[in-house]
Amino acid sequence: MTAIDLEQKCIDAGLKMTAPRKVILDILVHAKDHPSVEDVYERAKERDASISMATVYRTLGLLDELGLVFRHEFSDDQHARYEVSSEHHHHLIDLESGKIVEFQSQEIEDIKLKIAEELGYELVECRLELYGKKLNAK
Amino acid sequence: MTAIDLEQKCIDAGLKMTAPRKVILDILVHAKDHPSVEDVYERAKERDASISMATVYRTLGLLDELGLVFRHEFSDDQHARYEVSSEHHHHLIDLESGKIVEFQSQEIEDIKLKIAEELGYELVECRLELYGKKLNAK
DNA sequence: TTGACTGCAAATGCTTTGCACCATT
DNA sequence: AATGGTGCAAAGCATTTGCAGTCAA
Repeated sequence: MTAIDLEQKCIDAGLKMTAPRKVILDILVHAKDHPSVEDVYERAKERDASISMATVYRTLGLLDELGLVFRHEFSDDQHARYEVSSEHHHHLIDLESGKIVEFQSQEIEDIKLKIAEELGYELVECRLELYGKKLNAK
Repeated sequence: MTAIDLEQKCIDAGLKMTAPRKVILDILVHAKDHPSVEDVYERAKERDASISMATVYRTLGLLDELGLVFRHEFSDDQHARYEVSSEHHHHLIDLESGKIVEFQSQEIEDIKLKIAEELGYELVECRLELYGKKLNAK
């Protein structure tokens, strides 16, 4: 997903494409990590010092509502972390370094659907996070 | 697990068994839901009006550190929710009623261990939450 | 006795909001 | 022109903490 794609989705959703939003969208699309609101704010200020924290919060909130970003709250730290919605995946958090590894698993997808159905529910969403320590770290 | 069991675990861990703690432990053991700090506080006040919110926070924090309770942060609401640690299980949250259904699955346990190992990690902890809507609600 | 525990109130820290001004459409 | 967006500062809220008094061991 490019920044242009994301901008278009926002426009389609009825949002005005302002300068602060363009900066924030670009930061999100290019982030290789899972930045916190504070992180996004710091990066945004480098490009436009006038951008305020409030705008970052409001923009991330809107994007989350629209489903264009995912908001994570890893039990690791206190801060919410964001990433642009793309292919469905889950996270493994390295308890020592805080590093986040993404993974997918068709097996998990199948089982969670099955479990929800067995319980009498239609699965709408799901959160799976693994927390671990690196093996034979040498 | 009875309140006595839990009290003993706290004593073994070196905690002093005070009146406020006894009340809180009893509330947790008998809770059939997943009470928030506020919930525990409200229930505690019914038995001893002098118990303070700070003590509830401190006690739940200690119990969490000792691994005697689990702290959950469902994406549903803002409040942390607690439950006494017992058999390992996961949760399905009813998006409409907020009801929480517990479930276990050996398949999930096997797969998550396998995934962690494949990624080069020793699994220490894991969070799996399903969010759904009740099927054919009639 | 004494270190741990408690209630209280103040302090924190992340997030939200009211408001007046400004920019996109 | 109209509506939605922005920065700023103040307000909110869940949670934490300093402190002096209290209590379990």
